[in-house]
Amino acid sequence: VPITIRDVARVAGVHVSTVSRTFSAPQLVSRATRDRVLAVSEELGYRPNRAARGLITGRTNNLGVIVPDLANPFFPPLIKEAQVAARERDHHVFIADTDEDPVAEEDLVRALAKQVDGVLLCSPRMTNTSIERLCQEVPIVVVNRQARGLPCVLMDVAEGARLAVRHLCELGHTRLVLLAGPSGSWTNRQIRRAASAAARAAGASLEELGPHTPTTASGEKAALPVLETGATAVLAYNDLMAIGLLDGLARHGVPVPAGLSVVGVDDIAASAIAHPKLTTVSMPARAAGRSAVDLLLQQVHLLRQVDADRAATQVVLRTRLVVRQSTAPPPAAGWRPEHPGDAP
Amino acid sequence: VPITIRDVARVAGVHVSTVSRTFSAPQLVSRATRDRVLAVSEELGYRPNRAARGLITGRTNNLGVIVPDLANPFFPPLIKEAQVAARERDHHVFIADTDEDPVAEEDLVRALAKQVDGVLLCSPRMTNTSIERLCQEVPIVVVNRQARGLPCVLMDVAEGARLAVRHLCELGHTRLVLLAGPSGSWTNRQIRRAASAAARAAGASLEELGPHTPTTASGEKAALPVLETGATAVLAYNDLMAIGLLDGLARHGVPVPAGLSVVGVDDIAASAIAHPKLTTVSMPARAAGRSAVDLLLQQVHLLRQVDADRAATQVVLRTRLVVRQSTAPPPAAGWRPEHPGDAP
DNA sequence: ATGAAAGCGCTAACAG
DNA sequence: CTGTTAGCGCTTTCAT
Repeated sequence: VPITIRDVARVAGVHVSTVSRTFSAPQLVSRATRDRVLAVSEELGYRPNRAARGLITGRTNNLGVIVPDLANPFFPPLIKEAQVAARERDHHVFIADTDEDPVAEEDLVRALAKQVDGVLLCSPRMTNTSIERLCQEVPIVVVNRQARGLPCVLMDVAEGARLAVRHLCELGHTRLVLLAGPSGSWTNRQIRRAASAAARAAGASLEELGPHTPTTASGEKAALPVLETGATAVLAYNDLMAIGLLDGLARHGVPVPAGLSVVGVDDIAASAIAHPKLTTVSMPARAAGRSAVDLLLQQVHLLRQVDADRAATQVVLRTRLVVRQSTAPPPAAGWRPEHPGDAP
Repeated sequence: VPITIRDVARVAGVHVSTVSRTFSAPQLVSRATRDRVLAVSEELGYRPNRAARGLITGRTNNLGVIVPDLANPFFPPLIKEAQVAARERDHHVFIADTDEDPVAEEDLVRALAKQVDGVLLCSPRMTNTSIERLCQEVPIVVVNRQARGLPCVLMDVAEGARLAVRHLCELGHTRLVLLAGPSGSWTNRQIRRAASAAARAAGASLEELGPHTPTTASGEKAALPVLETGATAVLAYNDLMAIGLLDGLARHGVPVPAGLSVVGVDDIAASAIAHPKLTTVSMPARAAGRSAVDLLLQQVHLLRQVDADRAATQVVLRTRLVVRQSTAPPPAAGWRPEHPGDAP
């Protein structure tokens, strides 16, 4: 039996609107009545129904976060930080995973839309037209992509890719391969562009393999194709693929970094305990989660106030290269893995 | 400008209740009007407001899932499967992470309670009294814990622990150590009880170290204490700790499995690519997610029907031991790591 | 400072 | 089959 505002009012001997005020505008009610109402509420176990409140105020104090794959360890830290940022501003966060399905995604956002004040969208694969449809129904902030006019949080992965390629070239590598991620991904495009420019500038070649789904499985399967290119260093779209590649290379008897250098992108927790520990471009996922919430809440409030302009609409976060143990100078000329392809 | 049922009614030239019926009981409206209403809705971009509907029906068609730590890779597969199971039954899933804070947790559930039809609670650390308070406000299914009368989904980790210990003893180990997890955890209690019984039965000793927070960091820090026990095999509360331990042991120059055998619990994805690949008790996380949703939906519907009895109230899922490369016979008697504690 | 009344978007009897 | 009438739990004018 859910207790409503009316039960409280009756027991406390006041009108419902007084009870309402006690919770949503306490300064408008006298200390005496307020205390009484609070006491009764406590005693009865009254909990305001946020949905009902939202119906009338138009605000739910909930935020939605949409990710393509919860099982990708890149997202949880971002989500968690978004959650604490939201909580600091008295908002709750509903997370939803789209299972990499851009179609389900649009419906999901819509289903969420009416129950949240805004949506934080991490969805590299959703089409721009989908997003433009959606942002008419609910305030949206996108992460790591750009859509016309939409506020976004970007991580400067181009800079990271540049640093990675430069690092590799300084070690003496001249033949690089890029293990590409999903073709629609903004991050993938950034990496590709920056990496090939940096390679060109350093006089190195950069061959591209892909696209791939960004999982350890694709990384592992890519081991042989990578070896066949004859390159001495690999830049992978993300750490998951890089770690899978490490595994595949080990299976083929190729030592990393002695036989081949590998660098990833993201700096997920697993990278620091991979074998060898992975050199990678560190992405500020937590900062991104927090910035995205800031931007989103800013948007939400602008709808209520009327000064819609002069609001940050794009935040770009710095990335950096974390050099660990998966990169080294290329093997001496003529070196070849002893028995490439020997193992299962 | 949100389109309401009233806008549609006006344009379609029908009464609001007809529009309402078109969406919630289509068979009650003639094909002709239904088509017209649908067309107008489409044209206007009308989206039913689920919150408003929920206010009156008492059902939101949303489910909540609460986990202590999204960044623990054990949970995402469970959540994802829960999500697809829910979606098959026309429900959406809101996920929330409590950041291992049992206090925030109770409030979180309450905040969620009014916006969902039921909550799937994975919270080893919440107190039973909290849970008993909560389950009066919203239907709850708990995972991997037992609370009086509450439906639950359990994974038979006791059986897994038994198999693990037996495996170790058959390899010849006689001195085992249990790297315990959080003290309040049901899973931890199950493992402890089953492991020590199995050890006793096999004539082996089992020393316990802990409690620990279930992270790679605690696993890593536990390396030295583990070595100091003089045991030859370790059973860790979960894979995260086991993998951390692997890392700590490597730092101390102790080879696994030659110098020490390690087995984990959970069988997270990382275990299959750890070095060495981890022997572990495989937990049916996905099955648990699905079963939990089944149970929850069953609960929810029982509230509406009156035959509240004869409903499964406890599902126990089988676990199994996955033997990989982190277990082997103990080192020859008298063997000691050459320079324990040498590395940083 | 408090009460009265209207209404958020929608559904659920009940008529017709 | 469709319209009428209430009202879900709450906030918000507007009076008083």
